[in-house]
This record gives sequence, structure tokens and C-alpha cells, in this order.
Amino acid sequence: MITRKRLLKEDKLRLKAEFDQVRAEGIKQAGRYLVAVVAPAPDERRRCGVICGRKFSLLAVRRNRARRLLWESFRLLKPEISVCRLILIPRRPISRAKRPEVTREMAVLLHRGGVLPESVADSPPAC
RNA sequence: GCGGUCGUCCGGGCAGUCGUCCGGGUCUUGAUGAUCCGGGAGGAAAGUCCGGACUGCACAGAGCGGGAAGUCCCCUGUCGAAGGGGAUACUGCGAACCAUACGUCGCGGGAAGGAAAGCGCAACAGAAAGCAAACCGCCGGGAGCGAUCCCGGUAAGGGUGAAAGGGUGGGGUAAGAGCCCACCGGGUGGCGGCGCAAGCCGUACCGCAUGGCAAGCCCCUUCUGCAGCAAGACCAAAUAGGGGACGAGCUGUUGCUCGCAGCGUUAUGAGUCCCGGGUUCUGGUCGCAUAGACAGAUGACUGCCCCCUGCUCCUCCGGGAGAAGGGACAGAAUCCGGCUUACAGGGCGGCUGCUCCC
RNA sequence: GCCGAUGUGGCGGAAUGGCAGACGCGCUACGUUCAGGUCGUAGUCCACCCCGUGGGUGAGGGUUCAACUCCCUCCAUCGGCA
Repeated sequence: MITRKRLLKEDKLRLKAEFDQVRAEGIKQAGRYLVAVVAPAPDERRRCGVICGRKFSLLAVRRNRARRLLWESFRLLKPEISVCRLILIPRRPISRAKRPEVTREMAVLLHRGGVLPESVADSPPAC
């Protein structure tokens, strides 16, 4: 079937209460480029949030770059992920990383968190 | 040909696939979803250093305080003094000249009203640092055998300092001194000339008198209410009218005062504080834009081309080929204008250095 | 986004426009001790071998005879807000 890799507004966590819920119930998986927090979803949707404040970098262009890398990687992996809620937090070295490296590491972390099959973690989608 | 510097402009291009934000159309739906079309970061979007628009503070009022501008002309904008260009006073460095003070030429700086309203400051050194004074010295007189001492005159010479009350030469004198004279410098007002003007040049007069610092306080002229889109407006939701203490004034607009407005004034008590409780997804819409959100839209991947770097290979020494790495500073958040700061590489123009050819 | 504050040796923190590094902590060396601590003495910004000289108060300009101090422009850090 045609599994379109789209990213909709309702796929994003927006409210502070939703972020608090994930951070309270979730389990952290830390990598070189990012930290992923995986939590069970109260509804039947895969939803994701990105935390990228001034603590990450004082330069707005670097924060935007990190946020785009995380959203794009999540978009590519989204059809394979089982129902859950996610929070993604960038780490400093992500500034010098290319997009496929970030996607590969995110797939590994999500597999470790139990929401992604191993086959996808071994060979993540390229585009 | 290779640089340097100043000004100015650009700051990767094309094609494909996937994706994202806003607006509109069509189909469908209870919300929505699907699809098509159009639009979607910068020269600095940055720093927030200035000026405005806009919004609120009852009226946007008065006084004090505070802040800002302050040589001249032109330009842009404005209610207004933000900003830019050019010029002038003044000033730093260098050069020629040179006895000194000045002055001349070249390159730069140039936030420049008032120090003959007032107050204040000047460490150390020095005799003396602001109504001039006299350490060494010079000169005259006196005392003493003498070394030297005393009295008086002087400010040319020495020394100190960032700064010591015009400079050079001559006359004059006991020695000296603008004491007098010549030239130079300076001064304010007068006259003449040039310039739109600041100002510059010349001339007559003045013997030279009150040195520096106002980016110390201050004075003068002129301008100036305060806050900022987290301004501000509306909607939704909730409401209690509880207990205790204090209590005559309290609240609102700017640092203060006045004025003004509202509430209250012996209490059935305005208001303040504490305890207890309710509501709120740190709610939504407008403000808000021919980009425009509120977990924050411009991206990812592929191919070709362009530029740079070093490597390997080929060469007819002009260059060519291959694979690799790199392509800056940086991301709108109410808007507009200016300033400042960051920035790989490139285009054009001016000035200029070196080298080669004719 | 808007508004505001601060910056001095390794650290905390003084300094009317007039010798910058007071004072405290830390560090180093020496003495005391069998050894360590305590205590005492000396040193402790940077450059040149010592002396001495020069440069230094976040950076760069300016005013002044003279600047940590006054003025301007940047940089960095830290606060506040419906």
C-alpha cells in the first residue's frame, strides 16, 4: 500500500500538560546526537514533540537546524513506529551531523525503546 | 599579470522526488480529509545604539527634577535637533626652512556655545601652580683680614614641571625688565576686500591685560509627559456573600509636588496583610501585514554545472583529466527609517605598489 | 520580543581623575615537626636571564598633563515581564 510519509499538525505535541505527561511516564534513550523519551499513548495516535530551547544553543539558526533534522527524521520513520508518544531532545554534536546519520541513530534509539522493529533499525529509509 | 586600498553591487545556479507554513478553488464530511493553483527570510532578518508609526495611561495639564542637541552650508526624513555629504576653526604626525615664537606644504583627527557669572580640580617635582612669586644666579650698598653674612634692586640666565604671565634683535641700565624701538605673534571692537556662511586676507589701534580643564559641578540657547505589541482590546470559563488582624483615608497617571478622576469617611467600614476556598489546557480571537507562526513554517535527498583547496596522472608547458573535501555570516516574530557589529567568495569603478611585453 | 544590570591577579572583593592591584581565601618556597596539620617568614598579573624597564582594570577609540574612574561604540555574562 502507499504509506505516505506526511507530517501533520496533530502529530505534534503542543500543550505543556502533554509534555509533562510524557516526561513523567516515559523512558529516556540517550544517543550521541539526541535523547528520545518514549511513553505510552492515551489515544490511538503516534505523537511527537521536540524540545529545543536556548539551553541547546544561543544562536537561532542552530536551533532551527536541529529542530528540522529531528522533525525530518521522525517524518521518515513515522509509518514504522507503533502507537506511542515521543519527545526528542537534540544534543550539541547534532550541529555537525548530516541527516541520514541522525535518522539512523533515532531508529536505533526507538528500537531500544520498543516502538520500532529491528529490520527498520538496521536499514532506515533513505528518503 | 599579481597584489593593496576605497566605494558600490551580488552573495551559488538548473532539474527531479519527498515534505512544510499561509491564502484561494473543487470534491467530500459531524469535526475533517483528498486534490489543484498562487505566495513563503536577510544584507545584515543580529545588537537594541538612535528616530518615528501604532497603543494605553480620565484631560495629556502645570512646576521642579531628569534627558537630549549645541561652528557653518547642503541633502534625506520629521511637529522636533535621528542620520548622511562637504567646508572651517582647532589639533596629532612628517617634511623643507631654522636663533626662537610663528608660519608654509603633505597625510590624518575634528561629540567645536560660555573659563573677562560663580564654585571646584591640578598628584609628584619645584622657591613659587593662579590677586603672581624669588631657590640658584646677576647688580648696588653695608659688616668682616677672610670664608661668608645682612639690607635692597631685578626677572635676562639656570633648575622643576604637562603647564612658570609672548618671541628675536637693538637701544637703555648699577644689573635688568614692552621700560622704549623694529620685525614676528596675540587681542577685541573699527574700516576695506573675498566667501551663501562658519571664516579667511589686509589695514589702523592696543604694550600685551583675565593660562588649562566644562566627555568636573554649573551657566546660556533650543527641544523634551511616561510606558512599551509580554503595549492594548474583546471572548470563553469561574465567582463566595467564609474566618482573623489592622484600619481613615485609599486607588489611578511619571522620579517628586500640585492639579484632576474614582471609592470611602465613626463604619451594615474603603483599603492592606494573613489563613481557607473557587476558576484558569501557563485557553481562544483581534492587534497582525500582497512571508508571517505561537513547541515556533523556507527543509531533506539525488543528478549536472559554477567557485576554492591540496593530491594523483597526462602534456605539444598554454593547459587538460580523475577521484576527494569545502562554499561564509547567519533565520523574520508589530511595522518603517538610520547607525553599529559579523561575513567564504565574486562582479564593476576610482586611486595606488611590484613585475613583464611593446 | 521588550526592558534593565554587571565586568579589576587563580577566586571573592577594595580603590576623590593622581604610585592600580588594598584586604581576605588559595597556591609556591623556606623554617618549626619523626611526619602531617597549625603557626611564622618570604613570594605570587605578563614580557626580556637577575636588576631595571615596558605593557596590563572585558575590547577599541576619545576628553585630560594624567583615566579602573568621565564620554562613545562593541563584546561577554546575569536578571525582570501576560
